[in-house]
Amino acid sequence: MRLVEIPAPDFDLDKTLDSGQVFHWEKVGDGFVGAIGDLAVYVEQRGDVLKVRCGAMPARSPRPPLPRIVGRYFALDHSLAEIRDSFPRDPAMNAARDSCRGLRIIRQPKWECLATFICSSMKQVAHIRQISVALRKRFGEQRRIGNQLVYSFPAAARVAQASRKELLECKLGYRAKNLRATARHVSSGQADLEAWSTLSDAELRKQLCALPGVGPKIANCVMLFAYERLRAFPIDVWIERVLRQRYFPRRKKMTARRLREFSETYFGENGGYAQQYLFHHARTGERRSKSTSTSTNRNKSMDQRARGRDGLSAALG
DNA sequence: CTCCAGGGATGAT
DNA sequence: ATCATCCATGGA
Repeated sequence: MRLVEIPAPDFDLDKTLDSGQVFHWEKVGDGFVGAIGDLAVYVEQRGDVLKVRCGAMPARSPRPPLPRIVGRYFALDHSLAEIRDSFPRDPAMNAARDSCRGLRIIRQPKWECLATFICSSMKQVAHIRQISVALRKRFGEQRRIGNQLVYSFPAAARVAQASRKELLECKLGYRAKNLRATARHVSSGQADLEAWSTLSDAELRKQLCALPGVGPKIANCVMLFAYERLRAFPIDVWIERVLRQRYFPRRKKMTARRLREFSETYFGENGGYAQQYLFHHARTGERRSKSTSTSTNRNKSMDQRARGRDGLSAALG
């Protein structure tokens, strides 16, 4: 089958798909298969080029050509050089900037992103993957690409009519209730996710947080990954750890509130990108050091040395 | 403000 | 094989 080539300079597909923003892509051969909306897609990277193909489409309303769809989804139009340049200059950020070259914040469909992040609460990445795939397999539409099967994310109306038992079988636990309640809000039109695109950041956050199962962290994820609000700075335990260790090493009582205020101003107009880079850098660094060391004490002492070296908190007040 | 629910992958032993 | 750890939201 023919592969379409798309120029993709300054892009790293592996990092982008492994950075905790999207959970359903699966490694196959030299690339990944997944769904962009209801289109099944295979994508692999060869240097500065993406090679892609899509599954057969049911005859339906006309859609843009594949390179447009893929380029938009992976945000190949974001000017990464400018974004990197807008990050603050400090040791933690500099390290993250260097190690995450080519990582992009992608543009996900709104309902799919919202629903997936409701499922993410209190879960780790491996878990979220399973839930996301289970929901797709059970309620989504099956598409074939090559000899792979991929599943689109089910519409809100479909999730709204799922039984509690069905959702529990997708390992949602107590999230089932929230997901179904939010699905009802969305499918009834009471929550109009598309119309919210025109709201200010503050208004959008308020609307999202009013949905069951959505608090500030998940609202910021959805703003960043589905609404292209590149300032939004989700604070999860990883980022909180990074902020405390690298930016406020000697401040014992930095409240969550102060951390939030700091992150909203210090990282600037592309704070969400900065967050994603810090997050991915911390996670991959941790994975590496865990797999290459047998002692957890070694990691602790490294952290302590890093804290001692970093004199940023005094400068930042 | 604090405490807790809830559960499966993951890493440590 | 067992045991501890990870995690966001919402409600008491």
